[in-house]
Amino acid sequence: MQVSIAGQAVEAHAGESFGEVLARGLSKKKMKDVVAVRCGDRLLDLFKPLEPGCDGVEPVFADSPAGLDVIRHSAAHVMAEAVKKLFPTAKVTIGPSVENGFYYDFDYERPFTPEDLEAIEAEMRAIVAADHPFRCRVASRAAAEELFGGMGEDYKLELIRDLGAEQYSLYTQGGFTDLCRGPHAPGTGLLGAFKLLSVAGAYWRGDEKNKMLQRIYGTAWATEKELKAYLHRLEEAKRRDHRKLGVALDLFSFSDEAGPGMVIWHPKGALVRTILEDFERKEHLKRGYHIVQGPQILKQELWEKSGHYDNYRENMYFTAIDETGYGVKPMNCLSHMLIYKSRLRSYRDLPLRYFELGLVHRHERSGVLHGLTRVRAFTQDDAHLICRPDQVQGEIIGVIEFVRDVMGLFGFEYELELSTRPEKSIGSDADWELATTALETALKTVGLPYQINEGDGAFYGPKIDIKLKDALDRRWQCATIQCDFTLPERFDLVYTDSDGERRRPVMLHRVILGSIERFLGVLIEHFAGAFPTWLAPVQARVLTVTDAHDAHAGAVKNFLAARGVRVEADLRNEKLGYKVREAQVEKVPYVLVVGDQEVESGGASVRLRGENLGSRSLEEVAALIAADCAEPFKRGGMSYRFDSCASAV
RNA sequence: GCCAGCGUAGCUCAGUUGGUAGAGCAGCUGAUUCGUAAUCAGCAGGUCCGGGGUUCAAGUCCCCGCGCUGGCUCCA
Repeated sequence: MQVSIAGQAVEAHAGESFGEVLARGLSKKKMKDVVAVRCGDRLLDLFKPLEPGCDGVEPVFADSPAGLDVIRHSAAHVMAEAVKKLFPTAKVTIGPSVENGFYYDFDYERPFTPEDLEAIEAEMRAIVAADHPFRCRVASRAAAEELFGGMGEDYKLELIRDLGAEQYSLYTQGGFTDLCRGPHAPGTGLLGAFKLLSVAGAYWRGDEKNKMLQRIYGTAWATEKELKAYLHRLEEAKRRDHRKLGVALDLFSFSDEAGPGMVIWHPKGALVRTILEDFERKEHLKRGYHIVQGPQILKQELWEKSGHYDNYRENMYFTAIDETGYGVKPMNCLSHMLIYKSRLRSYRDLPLRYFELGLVHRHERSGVLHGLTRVRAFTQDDAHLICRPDQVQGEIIGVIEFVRDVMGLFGFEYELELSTRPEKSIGSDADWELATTALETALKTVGLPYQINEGDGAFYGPKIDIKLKDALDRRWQCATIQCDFTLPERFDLVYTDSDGERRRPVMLHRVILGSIERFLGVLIEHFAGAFPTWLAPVQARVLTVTDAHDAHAGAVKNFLAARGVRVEADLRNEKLGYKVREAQVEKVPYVLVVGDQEVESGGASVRLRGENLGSRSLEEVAALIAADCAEPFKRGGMSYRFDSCASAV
């Protein structure tokens, strides 16, 4: 019979494996990098015998996404083998591949130590060096139960019981056999580029009611070079850590005395925030939003009415005033609804877009707090769009375009995800259908690619999540657009339609940056602390060579400040090199040196982020900075007025 | 909240088998007047996270809190 390999016809004989056939169509060198084969949409082992139905076969190379998956999964098996060898009483559970690597969960009587990890890794290297082949066999349910039961592998028995199938595939390499769907690499010798990273706790089957297991994480790549690159990326992420940079750049701090998850903004950080918030206010007004503001605490009764008291109570802070219960707001929607209800609304009034930079408090579980990206008090750039059903789609398009513009401004790539109805949800089928269609049609209209997350919507409506990708290709959930069927119902929101009938409006919750805190945390890491000039707390610093130049430095500072530049002067009696270094470390974009020559010429010597641009007139410097500030806005077709938050003259 | 690790000066970190706390940077004072990433000297700086315990003696060992870090679960 004939098999097509990557479009090329190759003769195959009955009983041959995929690998054997493939070897005739590929060079020896290429063949070494093949870890599995793709047949249709199935991935199969190289060592499996050719299947009659498979007449078109594609090799899966180690460095392809699917190939990496196979390598990582196989590495997990090798790790389990090593652990069982070193710690025979450890019980194995599951061990899949994940983004960038793999893990395996074990149940063992004592915690694994870093020394254990080293020993496990060394054992793994020995297994890799021995290059044991992976083999697969199919066992009946009874045989599988007998095998794992005999080994005391209770977790595997539970998996078999829950899967409830009649047959199970078992993969063996060396002396280790695991219940597994496969496929696997042809041999352990292919798994050279790996490293174990950490041990962490993880609940059996992800349920916190279950026993906590020990999860060992590792990373694995097709080549040593890629492994190095990944480890380097981890280092780079550490270097950019916003928690470190926040202290180094004096932007913000956390204090035990204030409480965990409570950000304290220092002058420079608060200034960056303010600039960002000013930008948001302007953009929202431009797009037809109304800026509103509600109180920080609202009566408990109101939270009961909204359903937050029943569904979100554990995450809320409560207080009492004159024996009346109050809840600190975890969301901004309630006062926005009260504004809507403050008078009768006509169909002509809609859509109404209420925007609030709303400070919310959420009592997040202590273990989830993380720098600025997960806090207990944060400000959302929150808006609620209340509109007629026929306006939903247009509103969603408007929001997606808003997100697109803002992400472009910061140079973020992003991914869109549409989340549909979850099992536990409220609202009629018709409502869900309408809203989900509106979201999807809007996505199609804007023409951006998106993924569908089946069943991942909120219980009160479908949503679009936007995940931005930062400079290190990490994904962050920031913007989200959510349809809501409950609140208009519960608060009996209505408008009078053109025919005089009272109708129910649709409500959309949406954020663009998500939370100012998280977004700034992401921005700090994205830019490694070096904010674009329009956002930099200090845009320019004037440095004197000696105190003979103080007067000119003052003049330079005043000249720029009067033109809206956030500028300061460093007149300290220090060597120029020292002051340059300090400005550079503090990521001040423009360093303006003044010495005898500049006093003479009346200008300044410009150093932009480490690059010496030479001597310029003050007009040139001001124009340079202004253009630098406006550049990201121009790129996205947005306007920028260069006078936001200038320093005092 | 759960599992594990960690907590020493503003920051980064030393601190032997338990014997009474140290460096660099930053700060202050003085000298130095200097051209694009660190001038020199001196001074000051500590509830060794908090509270109990063991001990003649605890930064060090034990227990209980609190906080942080990495995960799990949850999420902007």
